[in-house]
Order: sequence, then C-alpha cells, then structure tokens
Amino acid sequence: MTSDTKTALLDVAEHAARARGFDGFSYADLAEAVGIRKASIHYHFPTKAALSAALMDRYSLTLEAECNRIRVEHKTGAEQLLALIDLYRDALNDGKTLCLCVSLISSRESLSDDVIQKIRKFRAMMVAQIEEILKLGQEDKSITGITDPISESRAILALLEGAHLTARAEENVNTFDEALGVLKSRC
Amino acid sequence: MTSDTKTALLDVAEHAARARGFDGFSYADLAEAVGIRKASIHYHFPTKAALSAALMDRYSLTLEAECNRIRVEHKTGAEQLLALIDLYRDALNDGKTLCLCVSLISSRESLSDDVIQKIRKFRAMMVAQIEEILKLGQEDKSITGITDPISESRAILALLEGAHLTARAEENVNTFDEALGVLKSRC
DNA sequence: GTCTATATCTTGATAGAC
DNA sequence: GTCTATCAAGATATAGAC
Repeated sequence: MTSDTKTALLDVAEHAARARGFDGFSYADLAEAVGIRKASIHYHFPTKAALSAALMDRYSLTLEAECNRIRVEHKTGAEQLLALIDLYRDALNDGKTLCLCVSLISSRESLSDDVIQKIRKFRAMMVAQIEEILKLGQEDKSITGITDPISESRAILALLEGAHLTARAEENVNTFDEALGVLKSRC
Repeated sequence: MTSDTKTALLDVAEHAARARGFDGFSYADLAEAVGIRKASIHYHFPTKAALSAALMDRYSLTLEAECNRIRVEHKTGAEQLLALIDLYRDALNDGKTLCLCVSLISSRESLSDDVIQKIRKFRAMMVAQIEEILKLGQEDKSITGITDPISESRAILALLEGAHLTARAEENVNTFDEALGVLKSRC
C-alpha cells in the first residue's frame, strides 16, 4: 500500500530529526531505513521542506491529542501536570531523542518559514495547555506556590524543553528527572 | 599576524555555530567572512572537529571567568543570580544566537566524543556556579523559596537553556524574559 | 601562512522508463 | 509507485607551489 510507505517515511524521519536534527539526516538515510530508493521519496514528499512541514503537522496533532487525553483522564491539576511531565520524559527515549520542536529550532536557518510558523503554533498550543492545567491546580489547591499561571506556563514549557536538551547532553534520563524534581515536589 | 587570523576564525565560527548550529556553517562560510581561502583554514584547524574543540574550550573559559566576575562584583545571592540571568539574556542577541553548548547538543551526532566531554564539563561547571549562588542566596535570605540548592541548580540551568531555545523559536528576547519572570520575582 | 588546484564524497532534486 | 541514471552544488580535506 502507498500510504504505508508514506507513514513509514514519516516515522523514520521523525526519529532521525529528533535524534540528529534536521540537518542530521538525508534522503539516503530514509531510503535505506524504509527499503526504497531515495528518488522514490520525492514522490511522497517533493522537497525536504514539504517533509518537515508534514512532520510538524503530525507531531502537533499527536501531542495535542495526548494533552487532551491527559486532561480528561486525570482529575486534579497536580495529576495532570505530573502526567504531562511523564509525557515529555517518555519522549526522551533514554536521552536519545528530543522533542521534534526543540530539535528543529536549533537548525532554524535550514527551515522554511512555513515550518517556523508551525513550530510557533505548536508552542502556543502547549503553553495554553499548561496554562489550563495550572489554573486547575491553583483552583483545586493540588499544586502549591502558583502566583501567575500565565507566566508560570511559559517557564514550565522552557523548563521541559531545556531539561530535554540537558538530558541529551548527558544521554541520561536522570538528568531530566533532576531538572524536574523541584517542580514535581510542588504537586 | 597569524594569531589574529586564528582568533578571527574562532569569532566567526562561534557566531555561526550559535546562529545556525554545527552543521549549519562550512569552511567556505568562514573563509568568506574572514577573507582567506578555505584551504588556509586547515592550517589553523586541521579538521572541523579540532575547530569545534577549540570553540568549546574558549567558550568554557570565557563563561567561567564571567561567572567568577559576577560572584566577586555582587554581594548577595539574589544580585548574583540576576546578573547570571542577564548574562544569558545578553548572549541571545535578540533571539538570533544560542548558548554554544545548547546549539552543539542538538547536532550531537556530528560531534566528536572529545567535544561531548567538553560540553559535559561545561555544564558541570555551570551547575556548580549556580549551586554556590543559591547557597549564598539561601544563607543571606535574598532569594526566597529555596529548599534544595543542588536540585534547584539543575532546574535553573535547564530553564536558562530552555528559555534560550524558546526565545530563538520566536526570535524575540521577550520570550526569554517571560520564561524567567517567575524566577526573577523570587530575588 | 596563504595560495591554487584537485580529490572524494554527499547532498537534494529531476527525467524518464516500467 | 518505484526504479535507474544523472545532475549541479555543496561539503571536508589534501598536495604542493610560493
């Protein structure tokens, strides 16, 4: 089936982009991993810019769905925040892969304006999700020390992304846990 | 003079690495910026790996000196922490350049083991510096809400690096300020 | 120290057969 | 949809003259 190849390409490309950055993988790499010739990739994604756009679209939708699931499945703000932290923790794969958004920003100059806009939209979505979680945690008193959910949501997204980066530097999830320890102790 | 060329190369390479990542600049770019032919660069830095190692060495020394200066020039922990935050803020250049260490981590697979070790050493140095600042701030009561300087120092480095990244996503220093707002209000 | 010239490899992308 | 064949451009690196 055609669509399976397309999905397989996205899967491999996402993993590669998160492990090595946008400039860190080539059509040759994808071709070998999926088992087709590199020229055939252009049938599914005419340019690498188109591929990266598709990558961000899928990633955004997936994470938004995950966030919504978390907010339905957990009742208190504290439980939701802990679940979100776990979501980012799992995405690390033992410090081998970054959040796609984090990985792409570093290679910013190789990216199309299109993709930059998608990254900004993704970040705005995540900030809004965290904001809602904090508001709930403030209301139900399950998270301590919240003074301003709006500015705090910005700090938490930066912390999550920064902790991803530092865990990758050490290639060790413990580094992520250490960085998130203070925040988790407030739940 | 010979050494001037070497310094000029390091200057241009550092800016390029921080703006576009390690895979985002070439010897051709450096040659054009410095005004020599790309083959001549190999005289100063035989390989790109050697260049990146020299880059990290210089960066580490510079930032360690800056941290020491901050801790001499400011008396309270709060003042020192605010000065450190400003140091990172200035390094952003309106969201156009990242901390060298942040930028290199994302292109990790293109890096030599040598450089990865240097990045880890750099991070350990920064964590130790922040730890000392927090201990002082806890002692002199100039920073509120510190329970554990050790785990908090990890969180703050991750926050600083993450805020760098997010400011770059928006190419706007305000994003950095927003992410650091909560921490600064504790000083 | 810097140059020209060159080697070798890899990149993303296209044309056209099947 | 996938293939072979090919392209032009870019990369890092080396040899040897000056």
